[in-house]
Amino acid sequence: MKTSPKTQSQALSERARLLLRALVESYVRDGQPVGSRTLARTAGLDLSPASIRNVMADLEDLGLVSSPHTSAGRIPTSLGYRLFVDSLLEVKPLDSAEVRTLKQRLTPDMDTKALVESASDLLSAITQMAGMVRVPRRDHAALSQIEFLKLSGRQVLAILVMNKREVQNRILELDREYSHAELQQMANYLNQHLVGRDLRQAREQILKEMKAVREHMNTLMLAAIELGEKAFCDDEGTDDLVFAGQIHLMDYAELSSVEKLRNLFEAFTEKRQLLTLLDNCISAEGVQIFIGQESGHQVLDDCSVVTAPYSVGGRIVGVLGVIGPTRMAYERIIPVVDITARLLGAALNSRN
Amino acid sequence: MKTSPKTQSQALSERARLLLRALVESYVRDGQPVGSRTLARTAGLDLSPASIRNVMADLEDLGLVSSPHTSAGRIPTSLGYRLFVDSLLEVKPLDSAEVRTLKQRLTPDMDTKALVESASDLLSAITQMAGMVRVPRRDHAALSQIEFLKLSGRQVLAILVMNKREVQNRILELDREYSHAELQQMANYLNQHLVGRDLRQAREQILKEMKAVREHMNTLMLAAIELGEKAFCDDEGTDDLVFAGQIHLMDYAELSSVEKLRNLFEAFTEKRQLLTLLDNCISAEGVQIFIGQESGHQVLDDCSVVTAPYSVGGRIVGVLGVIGPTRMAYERIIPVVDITARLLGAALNSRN
DNA sequence: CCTGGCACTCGTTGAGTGTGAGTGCCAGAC
DNA sequence: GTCTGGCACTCACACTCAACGAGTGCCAGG
Repeated sequence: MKTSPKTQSQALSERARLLLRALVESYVRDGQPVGSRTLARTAGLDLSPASIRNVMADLEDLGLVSSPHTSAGRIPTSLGYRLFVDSLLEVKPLDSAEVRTLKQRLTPDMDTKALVESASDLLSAITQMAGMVRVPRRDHAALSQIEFLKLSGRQVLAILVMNKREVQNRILELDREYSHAELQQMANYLNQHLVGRDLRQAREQILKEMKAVREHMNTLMLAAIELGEKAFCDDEGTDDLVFAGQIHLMDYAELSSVEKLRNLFEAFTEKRQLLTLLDNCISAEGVQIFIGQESGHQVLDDCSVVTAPYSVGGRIVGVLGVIGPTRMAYERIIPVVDITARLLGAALNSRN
Repeated sequence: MKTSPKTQSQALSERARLLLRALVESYVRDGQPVGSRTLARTAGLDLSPASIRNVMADLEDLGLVSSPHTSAGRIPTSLGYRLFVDSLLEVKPLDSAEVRTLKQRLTPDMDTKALVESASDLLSAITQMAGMVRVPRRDHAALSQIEFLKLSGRQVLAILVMNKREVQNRILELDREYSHAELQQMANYLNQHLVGRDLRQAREQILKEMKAVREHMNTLMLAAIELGEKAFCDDEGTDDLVFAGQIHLMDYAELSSVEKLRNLFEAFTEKRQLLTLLDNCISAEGVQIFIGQESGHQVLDDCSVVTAPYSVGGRIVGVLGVIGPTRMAYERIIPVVDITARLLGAALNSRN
């Protein structure tokens, strides 16, 4: 591998950086491999195409660009995009009209489901790519009320109110029939002991009490505890992922083989792969970007994923993001995802 | 247009019918235009290709088949499929293994949402096409219980239990704060007067009472009525449509232009067109089939839709169906849709 | 170190050609 | 009359071939 000693030693010359940047910008705009002539015109460097060709050869040796075939221009590789995103890109501030729409559509008076769906819709509408939102984790939501309602026979409806607003229902099958009064008493008992705690804490508390007081307590309280345990245990529904605008992906030439689209849409229905990808982002704070193969999932080889976590009360509760072709306008997408995450968090937060 | 006088007068000769049937079957199986030679071999009619060509010319004049170009075989037109479906097709009884799966996956212990999703999944899995289910109308569901739960300040959570099993929540914003006791009283009043009626009847009843007793009634009852009115009014969520297995449509050659797929998937996210189509089927009883343009929606020009309504307690509450290419194995699909509708209805019915 | 020039590569386009599947029609057989 | 073999014809598809053009790599001279 012969590379000029220069590029090897001092990483990348200023000129090379400028050209790479111009190349990425041009390719992202037009979707066509970029030749030395075009680059000479657009980069503003006053160099001849021939000189530019030399630099391009270096960039190619470094694995930052590649040519689809001998007589085509160059296109950025994943590595090239990565370098561009990490150190060449200038993030554009978001269009104020877009910020306005975002604020209008993410207001505290909406319920969680509506907010999540709206965020997903907005992401896809603004970016013209697929938007997705990991629904907020509920295990830190504070229990504000618990009630039991007798249905028929041994069936009881448990109603959990979280954060004073969100309601969850669970139908429980009990070991015997309880009267209205008994259920009322049990609810009172649980409310006294658990209100204000989050679901996890509530469960722990319940388990503790179960052990501690098993003997010197009347059976009704014991039943109440068991009932609470049942009501809290099943945590389903919380690990869901909401998509919007997958159709947009059909409009990008680089994805438009039916084969690729099929795999992508399969991933959207499967959800599993994308869930694990997003769940890895929940720890890292701020915008994260996966370019091409970086995501580690084959389906996404031709795609980039831009994500950002959102938080309520300073605690990260979910992640959102967009999926599009690697050839995307990162400088525009990044702030969109960033702001959307902030606004979604804010809306969720200021609802209490 | 010269057509042999015979075919004109007696509609369609037995021979022509046999050949059309063989042609449709062969085309559905292989997806290739069918030539006279193949037809001579498969139709079991002991005729030479030349004779068959004569019949085919007649069929083409009648608009039942057409050739994509001069030197290709014939393929059925929508009209051809229509004739086939109406009078040539022999419905296959459903594979017993499939019936078993259907029964196992549509059991009365599932809640409405799970049943609907399961039915949709099953339709798509068995047919290898897209399945859809119109969620059951709720306006005939009998109200079994209504409760109010005080949240914070003027916010009240209304809980409606329908059919002893299904739970609906609504958060209401009231004009003033009510005490627990007051809410309890109001709930009692409403329960006394409304339990057993369906939502529509309940609303009517409420409106009647509002007029009748406005004066000689204590204000609390009046408030209760108003509260009930609020709780019943918003009927959202009920006109929804659940899809499954849209991906399968990507596997059919006749739909595999990205353009067509895009339009189809747009219709799936839009839902509106399909909703109107399905809502038209809710009156007709039994399996309905829309072949190609018959649906009246351009997106579905290359598709056929097979639907069947399902009912609970003898009353039709929804419609389900599949979407696939016009070239589908109708004799197999029709019973699948039919049985699935029956089993879904049965499962919903025997839950009480 | 830059640049003009030149040979070269390779995808794309369009024209030309052969092949095969299938047709329509006609004349003769049953 | 009805059926059928035969024949000329059509047309999509695959293939080849040449021209074209965009772009490259490399070299020699400023």
